[in-house]
Amino acid sequence: MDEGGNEAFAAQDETLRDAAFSDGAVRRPITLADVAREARVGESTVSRVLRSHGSFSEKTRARVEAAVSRLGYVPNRIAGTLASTGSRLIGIVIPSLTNIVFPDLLRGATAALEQEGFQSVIAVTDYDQDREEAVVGSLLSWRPAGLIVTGLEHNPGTRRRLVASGVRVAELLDTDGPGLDIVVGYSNRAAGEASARHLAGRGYRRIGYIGHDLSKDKRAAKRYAGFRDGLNQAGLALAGEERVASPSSVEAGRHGLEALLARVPDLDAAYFSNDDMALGGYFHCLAHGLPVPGRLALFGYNGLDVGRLMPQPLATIRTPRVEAGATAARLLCTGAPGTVVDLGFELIEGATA
Amino acid sequence: MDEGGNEAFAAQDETLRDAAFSDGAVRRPITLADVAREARVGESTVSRVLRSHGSFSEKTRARVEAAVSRLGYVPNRIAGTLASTGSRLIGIVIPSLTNIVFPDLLRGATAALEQEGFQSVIAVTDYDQDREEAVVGSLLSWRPAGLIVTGLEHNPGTRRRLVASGVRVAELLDTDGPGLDIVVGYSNRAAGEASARHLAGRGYRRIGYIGHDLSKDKRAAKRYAGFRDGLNQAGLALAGEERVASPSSVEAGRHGLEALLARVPDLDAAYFSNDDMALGGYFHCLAHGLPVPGRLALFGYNGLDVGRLMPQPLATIRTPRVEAGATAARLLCTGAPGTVVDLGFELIEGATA
DNA sequence: GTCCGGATTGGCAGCGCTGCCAAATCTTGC
DNA sequence: GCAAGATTTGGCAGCGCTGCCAATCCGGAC
Repeated sequence: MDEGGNEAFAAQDETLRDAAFSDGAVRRPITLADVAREARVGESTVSRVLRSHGSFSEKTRARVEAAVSRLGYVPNRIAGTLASTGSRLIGIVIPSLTNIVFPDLLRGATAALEQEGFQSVIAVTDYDQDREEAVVGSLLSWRPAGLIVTGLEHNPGTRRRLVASGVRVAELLDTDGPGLDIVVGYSNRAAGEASARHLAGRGYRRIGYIGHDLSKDKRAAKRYAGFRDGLNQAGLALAGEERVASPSSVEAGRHGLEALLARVPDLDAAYFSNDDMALGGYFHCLAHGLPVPGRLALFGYNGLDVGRLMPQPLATIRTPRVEAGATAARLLCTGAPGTVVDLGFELIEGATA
Repeated sequence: MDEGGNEAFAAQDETLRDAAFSDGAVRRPITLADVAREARVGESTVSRVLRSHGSFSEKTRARVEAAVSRLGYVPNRIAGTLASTGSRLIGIVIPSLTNIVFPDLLRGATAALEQEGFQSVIAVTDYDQDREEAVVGSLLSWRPAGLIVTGLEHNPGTRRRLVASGVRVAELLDTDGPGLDIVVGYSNRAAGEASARHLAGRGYRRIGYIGHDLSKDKRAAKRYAGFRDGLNQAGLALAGEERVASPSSVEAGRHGLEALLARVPDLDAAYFSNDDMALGGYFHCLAHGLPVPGRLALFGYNGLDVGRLMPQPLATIRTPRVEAGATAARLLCTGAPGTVVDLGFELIEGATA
């Protein structure tokens, strides 16, 4: 059923656009020199006033501002950046926009950057290290003041470019390994271990893992490794696992749990690579009348809002993603080189385990 | 319970960074002139080779590329943009990063833009038209080749800036009204109406609305208006409504439905301002043992994946958000002025209504 | 009235690249 | 072998702004 779907191309009302040209003049973009002429001051004076930098009289300020608004002048930051030393751009490289955790990170970072007067340029890698190398190169060509990247694992080429460029780099959402400069995040390994300890401590013994493609998502792989270690420390082993060959999603979680239960029917707990997956698992249990956590316990990762609002709140680990973005942004602007900030995580007991 | 949360600041291994300076030379950034000297050709020749623009011999190409890789040259797009006429930047203005629909839009747009060789700069307005005006000004100072904004409603100041700048503008996710230039989306009014027709057609008579703050979210307000019209056309009126004074969320949906049912206990269907809200409503029903749709039917908007995977698939309207982003991006690069594309929407019957 | 120091202002050389044009080099046909 | 044309190449003037420096102005001290 497809409604409202008529492909319609039509010329729009041009009144507004015409109005912009109503003076009949040729639309040469307005430059700082135009403003200077209009205000009868020098170019550098206009520049000083607009940036509130250096000294100028109140009278001059008023004249310049009047000229600016009369002409509708918009400064050209391209030219400004080229002329001055550093840009006010920060590049942000994230693996995906499909999972809400990365928009969360962006949200924290852009809000903090805006406060400091920076603009963010984003690029998405689709969890592909070769694409990461390419987008890092592309971002560096804008001569950013800093770069925020996700994770600690990068191609040799990416590392070389980052280091050679000399720009500040912040690596996010992982502290399990050495970083290039600033590192802000939490230990994914420890999160996996904590999850295992929690489930083992609750008395679950037949624990399975449902995950997505771990070859590209290094942080999920670290949680998985930590989880197995945690089970071993408790004298347990994974009772079974299912890796869905796709990015994480509610669907992958639902089908993954179904597949795993078919192979390992006596599972008593399921650890998911994240909350989306766990929500899918929960839906499977609801749909098939499997009591949670009586018949099967569920445990996620990320602490998304949705988990808190399920009929039974999801047992999970809350990660400070927005804070990580904001912290990284601030440190890029002001922090000492080599600063590492472990923001930690919080285990939420919920009611599904 | 807070683990792994030790705030740790430590100097990182500096080996890599030092390596970059191991030649002992002062790190003056490498410019195109350096490459030209190294390759023993003119600057314009290097420029032509790097942009594959104009003609040059195979031998020259090889020489230049060897010099580039020997020196590790990264072109400076700031300078390139200033020197050439147009930039390869597109500004994207979205109201929020909290709701997955906007990352979806970004995803479509950035993917398409990358193909065309453009980079995107994003800005977030928090659904505030004054902030929109500010971020539009800020984006325009980067002299973008085009701007993607959300919705058709803007401050007079925003409209003036957009028009005066002369950049191409695409307005997204709404076709209910006149646009400035390119418009890509679907009719929110029609979506609301279709939802009402569907519920009425299914025999529901006591239909309520659960929404969020509509004063800022103009598209949700249009759906609401369309929904009321649709009910009227079917000879019905809204049996009650609940507006949660917060952005849309699962939580708002859950609490909103609870509040509405307390006031209007004989409701037989609930229309939510979007799927997140509807999911919250579904969770409320599950938690309180209300049969869906027997006791209460639920209807959402957006067609998120999660709705499809609920034990009973959510009745909703699927909107082509990723496609809208991609289409807008392509039209900005190549489309005729004033192009309006209505991508339509799809009503998904699901099992909750 | 003159001088001094600080506040204010303007001029201009770049920032690194591209676009234009003219110069140099290579082809081709006869 | 040579001219006409095509291909390849280099020089250089900006793009619009900022940073530096010198010039100018002002008020108060002498």
